[in-house]
Amino acid sequence: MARPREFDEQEVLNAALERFWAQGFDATSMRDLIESTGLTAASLYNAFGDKRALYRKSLDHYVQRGIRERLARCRDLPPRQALEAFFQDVLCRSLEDPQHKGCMLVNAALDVPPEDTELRQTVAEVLRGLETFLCQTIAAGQADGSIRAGQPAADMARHLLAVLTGIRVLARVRPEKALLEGAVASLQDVINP
Amino acid sequence: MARPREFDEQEVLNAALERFWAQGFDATSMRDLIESTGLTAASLYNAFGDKRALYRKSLDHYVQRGIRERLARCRDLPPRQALEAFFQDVLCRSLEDPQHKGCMLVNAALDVPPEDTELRQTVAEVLRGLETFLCQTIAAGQADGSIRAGQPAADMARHLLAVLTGIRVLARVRPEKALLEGAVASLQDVINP
DNA sequence: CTTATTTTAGAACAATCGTTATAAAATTCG
DNA sequence: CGAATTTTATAACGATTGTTCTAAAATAAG
Repeated sequence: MARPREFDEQEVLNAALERFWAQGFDATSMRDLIESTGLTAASLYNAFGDKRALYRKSLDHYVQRGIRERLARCRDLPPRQALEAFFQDVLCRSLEDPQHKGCMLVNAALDVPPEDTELRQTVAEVLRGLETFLCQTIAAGQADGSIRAGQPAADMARHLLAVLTGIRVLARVRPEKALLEGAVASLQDVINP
Repeated sequence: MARPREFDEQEVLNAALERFWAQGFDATSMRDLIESTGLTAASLYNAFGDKRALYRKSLDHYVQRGIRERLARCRDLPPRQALEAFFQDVLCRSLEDPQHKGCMLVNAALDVPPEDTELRQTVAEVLRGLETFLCQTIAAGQADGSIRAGQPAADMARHLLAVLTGIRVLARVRPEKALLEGAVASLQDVINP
């Protein structure tokens, strides 16, 4: 019927994602996105809608690529190792981050304007997903004795979620090895049986 | 010599702070600040410099009023109570926050453009101040036996700093009592002797 | 080939951005 | 009072914002 697209939707989303990730929503202009994606304003609007919609789709893409897949990989490990691998991974990502972009999801949590309920719900849901992953892993570890059972798994998961989030924020301003490793080292007292 | 100012510098800073706090740097326009402070563009530029300078002074004002004074109040308590009061306070502030503004310092950590080294250093230094407060308090508690000595005080302080930061971020997107209280509840396993 | 439909390219839009120029109003010192 | 000086108020500046319009290019179906 009509002329086919010259671009790959996923690649464009990746390019937009990278720019939003590095600069945040407000600081990224439509012209930045045009430059990064290589296509024109009309094409962007035609394919993705307005700026906010493009941001949302970029964030979804990031969550899928950068979080969901990682969780899936951890689920194959025994609970204790899953937790350790997970936090080791957070450490690596935070330290090998020359631009100090941090985690796009955590950035989004503060980047979102308070009145944008929809986007906030999206971020909240992903965080809830992380929390239930942690909770299930902890509960499994408590069942097999590899993780301390002094506290309810739900509370421990919330604690770990806070540590995870905090590290991602701290790393943006103070990307110091000692700081980040110290923050997770004391986790031993929480999870050791 | 000349006409005196019609405004109180501190009050203006408070008004600007409130706006920056609620909306962030980028999303706050000079016209917003004119509206909130009640004075004109020329007066603002004359008294405080450009927008970034005004933001920095607002943040300094916030740190002085909202953090330094609180730390000073905690220093008078015995170490264990100081920590508990501190985190209880964080919980209160996060839950009694109808606008979900969070902590302006934490917001600033992600709000700051990555190239603005100066402002980033400022934020980093305040965070370092928090860390040394926590570290000294923990060390004192370890000395008098009220706080567990299993981990070095420095690492525990880093852990607590991450929890603190994380809570402030989580509260903006998920201001749920159970989540925030659960995150601090598991701190017992870290600090209990 | 023609027609229909969609994507392109690039200019153009009004609105808003941070900032400054201009001149009137207000005060202290001589 | 008059001179000097600073703060006010208002309007305006060019630049950039997100978004859309116009027309040319390109393909699939008839």
